[in-house]
Order: sequence, then C-alpha cells, then structure tokens
Amino acid sequence: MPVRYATTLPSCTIEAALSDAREGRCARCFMKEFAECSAVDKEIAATLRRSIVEGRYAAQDTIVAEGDPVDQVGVVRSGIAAIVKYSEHGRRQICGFLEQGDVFGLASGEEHFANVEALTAVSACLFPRAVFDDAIKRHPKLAPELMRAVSNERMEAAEHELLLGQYSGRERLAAFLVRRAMRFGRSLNGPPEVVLETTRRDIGDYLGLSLENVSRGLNDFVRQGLIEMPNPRRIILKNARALESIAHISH
Amino acid sequence: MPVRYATTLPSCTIEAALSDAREGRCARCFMKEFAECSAVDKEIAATLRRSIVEGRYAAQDTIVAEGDPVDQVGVVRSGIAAIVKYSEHGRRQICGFLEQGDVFGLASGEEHFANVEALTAVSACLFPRAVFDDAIKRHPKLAPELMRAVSNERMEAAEHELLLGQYSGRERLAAFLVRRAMRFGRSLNGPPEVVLETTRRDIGDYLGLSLENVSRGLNDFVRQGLIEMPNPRRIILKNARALESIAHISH
DNA sequence: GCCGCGCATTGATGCTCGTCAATTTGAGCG
DNA sequence: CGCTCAAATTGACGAGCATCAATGCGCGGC
Repeated sequence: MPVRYATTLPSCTIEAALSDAREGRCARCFMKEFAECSAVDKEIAATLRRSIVEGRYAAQDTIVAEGDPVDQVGVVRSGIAAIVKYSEHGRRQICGFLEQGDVFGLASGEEHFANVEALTAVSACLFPRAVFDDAIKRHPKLAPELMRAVSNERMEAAEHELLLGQYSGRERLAAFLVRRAMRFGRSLNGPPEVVLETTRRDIGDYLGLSLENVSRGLNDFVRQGLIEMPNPRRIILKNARALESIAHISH
Repeated sequence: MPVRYATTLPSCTIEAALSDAREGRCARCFMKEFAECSAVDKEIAATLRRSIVEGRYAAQDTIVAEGDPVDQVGVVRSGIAAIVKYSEHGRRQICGFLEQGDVFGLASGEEHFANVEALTAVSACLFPRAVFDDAIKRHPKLAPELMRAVSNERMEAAEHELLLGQYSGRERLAAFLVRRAMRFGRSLNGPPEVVLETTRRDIGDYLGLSLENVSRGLNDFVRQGLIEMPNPRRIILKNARALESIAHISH
C-alpha cells in the first residue's frame, strides 16, 4: 500500500519513488558532487544517503509553496519543475525551470521565496536541511561549494532580468530556443533539436509573453524557415545562426 | 597628494575615503553585523578592520566590471550604485540598486556576474574576499550569516523578475514609488515623500521602460492627483493608497 | 469509436509603449 | 549675465503585444 503524504507533497508515494530509484538516474547530481567534495567524512555521507526521501509529483502539483519553511532541499531527478511567483492580481511568472540535477531550496533563507511547481510528472530527492547545516558546521570547506550553487542561481536570475527587461518578444523566444538547444539539444549530426516538454502557457509565463504570442512567434519562425515543427513539441533549429542573430547571441 | 587607483577603481582616492570615514556613516552596516555575529574571535575582527580599503567613485564610474575576478566584497556607505547588465545589442538593464549598507560581490562566484556602476557619487568600503573565506573556514557559524545575505538577494531578484514579466509600465512605476516610499520614505507627519537621486533613464533601465515613458508616467500621476512633483527629483505621494492599488499591493 | 477536454492555432481589434524629434528647464561656469 | 550641456518634458507616429473569440487538433476515457 503506497504511503501518501498529505499536504505539501501531493501525489508523492514511497512506492513510486522506490521504483524510480531502481532506474538509477542519479549519475550526475549536485548532491553526489557535494557528498564527494573535499574530504567529507564517511559519517556525513552516510547520513546524507540515509536521510533521502524520494518524492513523486504529478503535473500541476505544488511541490513547495512560497512562504513554507525551508526544512528540506530537493534535487530534481526527472521531469520539469519551475520556480514560480504570483502577483497579487493573479499573474504568473516562471523565474526558472528545474530539470535533472537542478537543486531547489538552497537559495532560500528561512522561507521559500517562491513556489516550486511540477510542470510535468516530476520525481525528486529530498534532503533534510538540517543535514546540510550540520555538514557545514563540521566541514567548513563545503560552504564554498554551496555558495557556488547559490551564486550560480543568482547569475541566471540576472540574465533573466535582462531578458525580460530589454528584449522584445521575438528576441526572447529566439534566445529561449537557442539556450535550450545549447543545453539539451539532441542532434547526432543533423540540425540541433529541442523538445518542449512544457505548454505554450508555461513558456509564455517564463518569457513574460501571452501564450498566443508564443504560438505566433514559433509559427512565424517556421514560415521564415528558421525552424521546423513536425509537432507542437518538437522544434528543429534549421537555421540556428539566424536565431542566434535574432537573440543577439554572438557565435 | 591623493593616491589614485588606475584601472578598476576610477576616481578613488585614499584622501577622500579618509575624510568620508570621519563622517562615521557605518552605524548600520552588514559588515558590522557580520563581525559581531556569533562569537567571531578578536583576531578575525581585527583583520577585517585592518583590511578595509575605502573607495570613492564619481557618478558613471564602473566600480566593478562583469567578468572581473571577485577578489573583494564591498559595502556601499553613501550614494547610489547599481547592479547592471548589458545585452549584446547594447541595451542596459539595472538589476538592483545598492544604497547605504548594501553589499556587492557576495553573490558572485569566481567572477562578477554584472557590472556595479555608480549612479551618483559613491563611497564604499572594500574588503578582501580572502578574509571572508578564512573567517568561514575558522568559524563555520558565520556561513549561514553570509548565506542569508545572498538568499535575500535572490529573493529580490525573483520579485524583480515578476515585476518585469507581468506588470504593465504604469504598474511597475507605481510599485517602484511605493516600495521606495516604504524603504526610504521621509515623512514626519505629512504624506510620504520620495527623493529620486537617479535619472529617468536609470529608473527606466530598472523598470524595463524608456526614459520618456517614465517621465510620462510620473506626469500622468501628477495630473491624476496621485503625486506632487515640486521638482523632478522630489515626489510627494499624495494618494499612496491609489498608487498601491495600481501596483496591486494590498495594504 | 466517439465524446470531451485541454492545448494550440489563427484572426480581429485596440491599447501600450518605444522611437524619433522638438522644446523646455535648470545647473554650472566663464 | 548669457553660454552650454545634460536632464526632463511633450508631441506624433507606428510597431508590438495583449486580449477576446473562434476554430482545429489530439489524446485519454467511457
């Protein structure tokens, strides 16, 4: 019988997590680097390993809510989650996507500064925050490692602020495609290809655009011969150079 | 004869810094809190104090440039600086303002992720980064203190992303005025008042608006009776409630 | 299979905001 | 005092994007 968490962990079952663990998706994980980094003693590594809780979430689930106390740090193992803020008039801004290996909860202070929402089905590893604090207290060399992760997040936020404040809609969309291709582009020898696991609405909420404008932009790119879109989720970057030029990315 | 730094510290003279130190502006400073926090030993505190370099910068000076190695952490003592990113097509985004007591350099990793530019004349205290790393190594309890400062910066960045992505121009402008009044509002018993030390261009670069649109917005607010503007830099919030309503800030 | 629902697309319309340009204001200075 | 220059304002215009609305599409459930 699956164990179901009630409040902040909807759709999360131990059973599902275990089956997920069997698939062994943890090859490249921040936690692994963290645990291996600079002479961690075996006790801490063991504690870390022992204290993992696995979580599974359905699309649309709120994994953590803004204002929640930060008592655990999570690493996304599969699926796509998002850091999401809502305005008081109910508008939604996605501040960043979280995918395999991405960490959430580290950059928060006492409380989470934003929601973390599952955009697709998501599985994640959850670590008690106390273990980190303890580890740092005992091994100060770990602190810079954590600091690096957090400052990296700050850097990406600044890049996003620049995108939202100074780029036109088409520029943002082109930048989005190019960056996605650079990070996740799957092409053996053909043109780079991007798979959009998220809806037009989520992309719009990330880029500060309406979902209609995202759709129009993509289809304009198709008409201009810059991309091919065999179905709404598969984007083939036929002319990556031109897209980079639109996004003002110098090669 | 003033000692003048050549490259990254334009307009910075020891002489000026010393005269600034005499004014004693360091009552509420993150560094002070940091130095006093949780049982710092006297040696570290002394090292911190001894290693301060004081910097003075003229308006428009670049205090640190994006990509520079982060070998010092700074605290603004007076004036207004800004965290600034440039797009490849030369557009300028101000990611945040730095004012009395604000820290810069902490959230960066190896390199600064953005420029820090003086918007007005600025004086700042500069600490060698190595001293921090050393202090943390010796007193792990300090790590959370630093982490808090960084995560606070991340939180503000998320708020800014929300503003840029989901608020209209007028909404952003109203939010800017209200927040400014909340933080720096000087009013003994009359309506809250804001002094804009920065140009319309800087405000626009912060809000993702053209300088003309900032000007139009302010003057529209005047026409609507929401604010008074005896001169371009003094803003009196005659109807703060209405401004909050425009900015979607629930009282 | 057929229905229903969410997602994506497309069209029409109007407003917001950027851009270009001209003018005004005010501060600093010889 | 008048010159100069940067900052601010104001106007005119058009492009870009949101919004509302209708339609098409595909997937999962009964």
